[in-house]
Parts: sequence; C-alpha cells; structure tokens
Amino acid sequence: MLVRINTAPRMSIDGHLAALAGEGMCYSEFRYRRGLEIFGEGEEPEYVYQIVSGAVRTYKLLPDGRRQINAFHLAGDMFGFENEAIHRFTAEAIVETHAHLMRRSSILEAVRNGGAGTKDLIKFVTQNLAHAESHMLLLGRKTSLERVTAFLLEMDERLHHPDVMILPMSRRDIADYLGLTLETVSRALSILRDEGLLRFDGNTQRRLELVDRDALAKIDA
Amino acid sequence: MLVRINTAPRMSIDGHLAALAGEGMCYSEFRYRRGLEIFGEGEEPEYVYQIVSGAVRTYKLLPDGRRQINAFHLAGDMFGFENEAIHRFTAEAIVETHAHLMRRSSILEAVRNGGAGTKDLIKFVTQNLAHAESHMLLLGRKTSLERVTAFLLEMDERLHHPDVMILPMSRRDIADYLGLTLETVSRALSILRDEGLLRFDGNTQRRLELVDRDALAKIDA
DNA sequence: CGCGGAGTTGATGATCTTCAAACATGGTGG
DNA sequence: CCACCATGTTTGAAGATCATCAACTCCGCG
Repeated sequence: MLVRINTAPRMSIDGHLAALAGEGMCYSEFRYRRGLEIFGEGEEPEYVYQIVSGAVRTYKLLPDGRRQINAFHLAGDMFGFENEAIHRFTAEAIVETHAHLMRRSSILEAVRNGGAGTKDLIKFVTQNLAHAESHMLLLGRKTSLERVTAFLLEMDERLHHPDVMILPMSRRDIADYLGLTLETVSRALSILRDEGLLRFDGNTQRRLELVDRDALAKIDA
Repeated sequence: MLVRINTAPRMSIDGHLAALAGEGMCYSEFRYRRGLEIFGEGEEPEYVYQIVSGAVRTYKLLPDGRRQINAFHLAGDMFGFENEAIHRFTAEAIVETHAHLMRRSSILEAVRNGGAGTKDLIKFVTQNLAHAESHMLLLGRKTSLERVTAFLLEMDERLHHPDVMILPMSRRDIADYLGLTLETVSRALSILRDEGLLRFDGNTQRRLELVDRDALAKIDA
C-alpha cells in the first residue's frame, strides 16, 4: 500500500523528533485511520508529530469550503510544530498512518534551555518556509501542466525515485495542493501519459511510473 | 551603488535585529535607491536586513521571466535571514530604502551559543511561514477580487489603518504578488472604487482610502 | 512640448472550471 | 464468489474567469 522508509528509532542522530528534544525524551506512538483528523485549525497545539508510516495532508479552508493543501507529509517527515498558541491549519491522515508524538512543551523547554535541538528546530521551520516559497511560485505563476509535472517530480524525489510511485492521495487532494480542480489534474496526467512521459501501473490510477524524468523536468519550468 | 551611512552600537529594544544578536552587536546602515537589487537569488547570504524606511520586494523568477513576489517588506520589517548557504530569492528596493544590516555570522553564532535571540529567530521564521501559508491559500483558491481585497486589507493593517494609504509598489508588483496580471488588478480596484468601498486620493493612483473596511473584509472570504 | 512610465479600459481569446456522463475500483455482505 | 454500492477517475461539452493584445489617458519631467 504505502511506500515506507526506514522507521528511525529514537536514538538516530538525524531523526527529527529525537534531535529536537535531545536523547532520553520519550514519545508515544499513535495510529490514525484513513481520513481521521489529527488536529484542527485553531486548536491548541499539544504535540509535534513524526510519521513512521502513512501520509498526512495539512490544509486551510475558506468559509465556503474551498481548500488549499499546504503540504503532504510522508514517512519520516515531521509536522505540527507551532510557535504560537494555536494550530494554523488542519492535519488529516490520508491513509492509515503511524506517528510518533512528542509533547510540544518538551521541545519549547529544550529551546529555552539552549538545547542542542534548537538548531534543528530552526532548520525544520526554515525548510518548511523554503517549500512554501517554492509552492507560492507554482500557485501564482505556473500552468496546470507545469504544476502537475512539478508535483510528480516532487513526489518522485521524496520517495527516492522508485520504479513505481505509489501515491497515497486522491486526485482531489492533488488538485487542492496545486490550486486546480481534480478534472484538470486528471487531464494533465492523461496528456503526460499520452506523450509517453509516464505510465499507469496496472489498472489502478495511483500507481505510476515516470518513464522520462528528463522530459518531465523540462516541462516543469 | 551602496552608500554606507554610519555605524551604530545598538538599537531599540524591540527592534528585531538587536533582539537577535543581543546587545553590543554592531550594525551598519545602508541606503538603496529605487529599483536596486539588495541581494540576488542563489547568492551567498552575508547580512540580515531591517528596514528603517522604504519598501522591499522579495521574489522568485521562472526561466522565462514569470515572477512571483513572496512578500513586501515595509519599515520595521526584517528580511534576508537564511539558514542555508544561499539566498532562496531576490530582494529589491521598491522605493528609496534605508536599512540596518547585521552580519549573518553574528546571528548564527548567537544561536550556537544559546543566545537570547534564538527564540526571536524562531518566531521570525515562523511568522514568515504563517504568512506564506495564508498566501498559498490566496494564490491557490481565491478569486481576483478576493485577492486584491485581501491585499488592500493586509497593507491597511501593516500600515496601521491610515486615513490615506500610500502604496509604494506598482500595479505590476501587486499583480506579481497576487498571481494575476496588472490589468486584472486594475480592473478589480476599479470595481471596488465604483462600488464605493475605496477612493483614489487626488488624481494619483497610489494613494487610496479604504472607505468601507467591513465591506472589504466581507469580500475577502 | 514631447517623451516615457504608469494606469485604465475595451475587445478578444486561452486556460481552466463547471456540469455531466460513463466507467473503474474496492470494500461489504448476501 | 459475486452483486452491489459508494467512491474515485476519466473524458466531453459548455461556460466563466482571467490573460493577452491594444488603444488611450494621465502625470511627471527633461
């Protein structure tokens, strides 16, 4: 079902959670079923999360229901850190997801004490910011074909260039990430398939193979 | 050309730069003429900047010249901090701008030493991230009228609700911030003016007055 | 005065959305 | 095991929004 990366136990140096609060900090492990809300926009942040397996979407809603997905989080990714007293967006499990949780207060305290994890926290937030900036360029200035191509290449990279890419998210999720409709996403994928740049694996639409990454990279301006 | 104006030992307590690196840190003051590039995307970051007066745009470009402005920075705002070894975007003075500069290395060192400014740095990056997330919602899901209205309200707030708002940036800048064309921005402003929600002050197009902020807030979904 | 930059407005057109229909898929229970 | 239903996906046709192309105005400034 889901592509998995190694699940870093708590001692691993570059495991994010462990790095943040230092060794010896404990965390709990939770399991979220497909579609379940992990936390909601406006709620008080209690935990910071690291995904062991599964996938999570974080998004904002307009009052009339229009949705913008900020980011997808895959195995190994951390999310949910807040500096202020409320969550700025909602997080939901896209598929069955296992995550490690660490109390936010532990991390804030570690920062207050000048803990070693401070640098990692700054790095984490900065990486999120860098991603957001690139995504603003996509949302503000790229065509639908460029957006879908960029999405495929982003996922390809984050899944470490697998032969067959297994997408946990629906066309609607992709559309809400790219600022398009699901129909436009579907059409763009069909174009790329017809041009021979990608193949659908079997008869399922969520398993696909990037046949010509160079050509895709040329489309993504 | 850069003009070095003076060097001062320290600035006000609530100034961001001072908070970041602690007391006793030195900064220089520079002046940038209208249109001048302050730093370019991909360059090595040397300084962190705080605007004394003027306005700055930060943006990314696609190879064919399409531009996305991430943010406008006004008097009091800080910008240019990088955690990694290169600038992720370009910064230009929109109008004649005075800024305080502090060496990036000083700030990084302060963080390494567990300086008091670490918390402020995290706060600074997090605020940028929060802005970027809101802007992604705008770029991905709002209509042109909603975008322009949101822009006006954002500027109104950041300029502390002046009677007459003086915009330093051109219609093209606004368009590249909102993911629109300058014509669409102009049309949206005309609509808001015709509906009586704003007035142009005199016969210049950059001075305008928000007549009905509540109605504007209702348009901005 | 004339020139250039900035802005507005109009006509036309392309891209993307909306609406709609058909088909596929995967899970559930008889 | 298969029928069945909800959900997800593709594709087509029509329509809306925004972009493009173009003309014109308004200042500011030499």
